Amino acid sequence: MTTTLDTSPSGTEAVTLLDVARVAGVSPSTVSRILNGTARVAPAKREAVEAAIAQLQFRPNIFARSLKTGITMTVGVLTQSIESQFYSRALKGIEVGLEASGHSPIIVSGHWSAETDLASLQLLTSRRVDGLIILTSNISDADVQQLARQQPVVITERALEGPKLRSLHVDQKFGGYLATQHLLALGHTRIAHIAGVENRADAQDRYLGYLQAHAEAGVTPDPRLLVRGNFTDQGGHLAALRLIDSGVPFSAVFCANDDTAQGARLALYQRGLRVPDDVSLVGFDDMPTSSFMTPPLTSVRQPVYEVGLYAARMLLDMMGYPADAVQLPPLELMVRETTRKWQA
Amino acid sequence: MTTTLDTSPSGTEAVTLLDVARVAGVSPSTVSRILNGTARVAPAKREAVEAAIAQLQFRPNIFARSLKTGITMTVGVLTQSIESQFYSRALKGIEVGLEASGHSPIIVSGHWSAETDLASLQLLTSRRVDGLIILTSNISDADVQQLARQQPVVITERALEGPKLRSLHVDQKFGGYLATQHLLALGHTRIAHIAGVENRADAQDRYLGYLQAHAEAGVTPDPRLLVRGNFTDQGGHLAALRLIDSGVPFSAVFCANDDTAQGARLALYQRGLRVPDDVSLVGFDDMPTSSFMTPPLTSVRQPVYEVGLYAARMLLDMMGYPADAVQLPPLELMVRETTRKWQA
DNA sequence: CTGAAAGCGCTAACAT
DNA sequence: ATGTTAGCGCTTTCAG
Repeated sequence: MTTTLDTSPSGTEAVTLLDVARVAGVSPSTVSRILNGTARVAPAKREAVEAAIAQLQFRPNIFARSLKTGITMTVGVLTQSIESQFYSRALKGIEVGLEASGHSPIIVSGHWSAETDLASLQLLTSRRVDGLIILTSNISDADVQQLARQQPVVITERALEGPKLRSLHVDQKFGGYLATQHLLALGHTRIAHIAGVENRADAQDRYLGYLQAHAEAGVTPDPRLLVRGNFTDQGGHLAALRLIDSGVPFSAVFCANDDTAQGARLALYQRGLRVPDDVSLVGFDDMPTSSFMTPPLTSVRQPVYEVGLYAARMLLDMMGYPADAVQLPPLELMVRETTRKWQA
Repeated sequence: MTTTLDTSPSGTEAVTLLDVARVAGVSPSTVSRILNGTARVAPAKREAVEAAIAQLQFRPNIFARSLKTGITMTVGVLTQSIESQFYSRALKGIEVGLEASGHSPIIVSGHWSAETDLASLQLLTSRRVDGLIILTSNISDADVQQLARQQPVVITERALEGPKLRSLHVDQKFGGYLATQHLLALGHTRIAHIAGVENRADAQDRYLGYLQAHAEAGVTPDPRLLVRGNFTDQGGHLAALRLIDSGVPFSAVFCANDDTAQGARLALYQRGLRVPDDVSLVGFDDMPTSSFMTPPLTSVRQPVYEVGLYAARMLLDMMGYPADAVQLPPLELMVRETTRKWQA
């Protein structure tokens, strides 16, 4: 099937539903009914209308419709940073999840700041979106709850529920546990951690998992092995440099995310430390490019795309397009080539 | 300054301009005039209206406005793939470029196919966007021209002009030239090229630059050194493997983009070839993460973000928000650590 | 400088 | 099953 752009005479717009009604010899309501499937109409009229629509190349004005119905067929999405692979994968999931329903996402990016996040959200609500998806923002629970009074919202990475509020959470602590436990099992006992952004729950949880794995294995992590990163390659690079240059010995690094791991990997290289021969490295997120790192990165796979997809579904569900309940796939450790057995 | 979400009684929406007029004791038209700065009004009334707006927390219904004015305050953006770092950077530029004007981008992604691109575009126009930005799509020039009759469009990576049509082009061939010339200058004579997607002008142009540099240097490239990639890390990986395993000798690889280079770098590693000791590697695009590759990648910097930014400005300009004419920064070779002198 | 009034294009009672 | 009609919330002549 070949789609073509109409080769209509020119940009002479403005054919309305009324025109269609006139040409088809029916009333406007009939046209409307056919358009929306609101009621049954006689086959003959239906055909006439469809012919008229085709002939006139009529396309309903969704603004007029929205004005009347109050439904905008848009959902707002707040993302932390449209530039990060992580969020754009989630965005993709949202796009796909929304596809069938005919809703369009309108995406704004906050900038890791509560102030601008709130402003972005305000832009979205001023556009009267039918629903809101908030990807891990900095705004307060109270504000989220407030927002959820105006329209359904789904938010990730925190547990918040309400009549028009759902949340989607994956167990970050478990991920941190998985990563660290893997390293421990390989015989590492001096495992450094490059943490994520301070005060972010996901960053904190991953660290907690690191602690838990240690506790279970009965090894006490050296506190000097904990350095702060910020979820970026740059931050990871700096942190790893600091760590190496501190002289505190370690044989493995668990990074708060893959970007951090990539930065750390470069730092190791620059200081002449081989991966995985001298140091084992594990990341978090398992971004698509991580399997193409050199060497391919061992990482905790997070179902980012699915989070987006399911967030969209949950939202649609609240908006009255019932969807099956969904279960997020669990976190999973993807063992690749940056980790190896250690004997001191 | 602290922004707060209103703590209004509840989700009792629906305060209209009429309510404001009533409370302020003026006519609706006066309120409208103040909202839009359409005419001068007496200071007293202005204050009364502003007070009423604040008190009622009035927010104009943009759908009603759009219905009346025909202006939707949205611009459509068609991107090839929202997941690629390349496009999301451009998207970011667009977002920033649009910011001040109050227009919101609505983004759809095509999928590297003419069919779906066209469908996505149709979604956009059915939303009656005020303008369109097309990032390098597969749709035909004729269709683009057709589209430009309905609303202003700016398109990247091809030269197309018209009353409501502008294009933004960066000289890809020159980029290919730059990369190859650098390698030649280092003494390499057996330079492989992992090309981009077939039939894409940018991929072709980069290859043409490769050829031109060779011609100028008086060296004839071995045709067996040209292998096809597809702009992805996976494609680059496969192509490089094929190249290495073919046994045809080479000392350098120019990759059609950074993703390809990342894949190639992994292949080299897997075959025991060191970068840059045994093989020099250069990429194209200079994505932010490329400077964190191990080792940091030499790459042709393309002003992707600026392309987005300027595209937005050009569009706004056509839409009647005059902007300064803009000049794209030129391509630039970022020499890092994957390239090195060669003596056979 | 300000108000009255007429719609923008569509949907949804309410009739028939 | 289909038509009539009254708006949705805003902007914008047109008077005054």
